[in-house]
Amino acid sequence: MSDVARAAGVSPMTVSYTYNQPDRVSAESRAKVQQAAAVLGYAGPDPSARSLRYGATRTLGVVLGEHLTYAFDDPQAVAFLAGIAEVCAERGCGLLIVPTGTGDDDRNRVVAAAVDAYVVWTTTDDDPVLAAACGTRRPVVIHGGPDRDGTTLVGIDNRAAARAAGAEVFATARRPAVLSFPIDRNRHTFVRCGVDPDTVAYPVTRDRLAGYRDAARDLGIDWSQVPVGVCSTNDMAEARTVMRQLLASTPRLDAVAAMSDHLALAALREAASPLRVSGWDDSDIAREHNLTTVAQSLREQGAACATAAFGDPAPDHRGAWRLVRRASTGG
Amino acid sequence: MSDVARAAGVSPMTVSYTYNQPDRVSAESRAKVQQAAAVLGYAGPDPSARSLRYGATRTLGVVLGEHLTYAFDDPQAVAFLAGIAEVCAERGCGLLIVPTGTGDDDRNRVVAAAVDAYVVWTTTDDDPVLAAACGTRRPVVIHGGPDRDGTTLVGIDNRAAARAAGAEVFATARRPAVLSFPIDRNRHTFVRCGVDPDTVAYPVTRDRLAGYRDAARDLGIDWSQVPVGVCSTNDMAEARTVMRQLLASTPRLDAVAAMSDHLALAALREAASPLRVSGWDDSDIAREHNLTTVAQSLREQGAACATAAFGDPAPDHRGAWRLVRRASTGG
DNA sequence: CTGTTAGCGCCTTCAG
DNA sequence: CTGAAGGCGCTAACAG
Repeated sequence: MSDVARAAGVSPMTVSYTYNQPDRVSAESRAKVQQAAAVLGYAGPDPSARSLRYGATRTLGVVLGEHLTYAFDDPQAVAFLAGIAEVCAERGCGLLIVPTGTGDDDRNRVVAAAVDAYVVWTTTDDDPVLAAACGTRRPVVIHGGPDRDGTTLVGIDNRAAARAAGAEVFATARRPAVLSFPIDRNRHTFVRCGVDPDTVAYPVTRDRLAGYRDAARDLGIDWSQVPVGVCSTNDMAEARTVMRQLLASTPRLDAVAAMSDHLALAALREAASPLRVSGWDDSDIAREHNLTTVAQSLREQGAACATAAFGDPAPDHRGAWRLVRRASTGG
Repeated sequence: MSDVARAAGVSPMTVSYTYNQPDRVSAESRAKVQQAAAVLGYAGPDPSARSLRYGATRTLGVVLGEHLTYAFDDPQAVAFLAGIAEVCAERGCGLLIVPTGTGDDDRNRVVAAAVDAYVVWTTTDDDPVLAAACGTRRPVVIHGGPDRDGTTLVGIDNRAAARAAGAEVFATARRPAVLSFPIDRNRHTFVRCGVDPDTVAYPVTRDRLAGYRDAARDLGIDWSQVPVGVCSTNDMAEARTVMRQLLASTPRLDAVAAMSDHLALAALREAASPLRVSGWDDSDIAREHNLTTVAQSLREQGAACATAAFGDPAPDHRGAWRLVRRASTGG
């Protein structure tokens, strides 16, 4: 900038004004500055220097979970990101995706990112990346959970939603089961009866499991007898394997409450005899296969997270879900 | 940092070393610094100041087209982004999505973003946002096109691929047509015969159109008689409308070369009589509906763009496509 | 309308 | 192993 000032025969401040408050500069000086800038190939104030000076970056950081790469394979995560992007675009703020998935270095990356606030995709209570984000003293908004002191939580009431879905899918069931997301960061795949929600590290999964248990109890079903198939990812191929294990251990299985439409479809595909099934998210899959499901808008939740991260009041999404009843639970 | 230094009873440099070269500091000093930092809530060096000092941000900028929000609705764009994210994660670099879609301000946002290089999603030759990105003197990698001096281009040979697809889909056709992406930034929807590729602003669309024309000519088909249905977006509902117009103007339409699998499926859905159809991208849709299509990996192309943007040699993707022949062109 | 001064927070260089 | 000086590029505040 000082080079430009010299070449234009003005002071650095005049150059600065030319870019930031053009009205304050005479047309003559402005032209000289612009010409000098063009000659020297100066494209405007340096963003880093500007951020340093202003004490703000006008950029929102997003942490998309342990494996950034997987996030783009999950349509729900993409919808969530789209919601964030929408708000950032409106406000002219950047959207910085912090690279995670490499292990120990993730923490440092979160600390060292030039952002004003963080939106964190749902994770476990003990996620070190989350701790790092909170430790930076920047505002942190968490989607789904966990709910930490000093952070804002955005998401639906998963327990209530799961209870409603469970009431529907388990209504006439004698041998119900659950297809679940991972219960901890190890992401083991297994089948076990009566999984205690309190032992689950992911708050969203925990709440949904608790909701299904509520529903089972409401119907007089003994939760300790309900097999839970835990899948390591939201992947149909693996879910079908887990479903086969469920069917092997529980021959007359007649109802499956699944934590995603993908998992629900896997259950349907593997089922030999009639089976009541519920999914989650009301995705295209659910519509195409007439799945009963819990509808929610990840896009709106993403937008709410971004709005909250910028310090503005965001709508409460706790009640922003509804049960969509379709043929998969008897119409 | 100087506060921490004072509290710890050391010089600022010792604090700096503690974070950047811990080995260089005695365990004692390190402990004092860490404790003081904890007390004061100091989370480490300020990223902006660090960027200013180093002259680099370790962040890659991505411009996803005129409307950022639409990008997330396009599975191909998402795959592309996933490829970029993968490379960024490996290298520990941030991925900054620059908010566009607001009009005049887009240029400034591109100039003012704190990034070391840009990856730009395919656009028109005259896109001011592209000009802005190039004007910043940062390395620019463009996906698809246009091919500008001083930038790197990553993408397949669309003309050759379209020629191959056209040869297949038009092979036995008497009344062929094309379903195209927009030809300019106005994104008008219309049907016209023999659209001249040279008048098309989007290089990718231009090349594909030219390739279809090549194929038509190879088969002795008079291009000036071939109707081209131009859709404003990659949306099935609109494509069906355009397809109806094509059918209305060309009653015995018997072949459609489409620039995406979505558009191809729209053609199939509207067709009354047997119709040869080809799509583009080899997406799930193509597999599910047995569409002949041009396969390419947007994910790999995204990764290549990112690699090139970081200044490393990236694989040449010009030949990284193949025609997948399926039942939609007669098996 | 334009210029001067000062400092945002950090780290490279060079001296202890 | 630790410290002092200087400057990365910018702009708020205050003259002129």
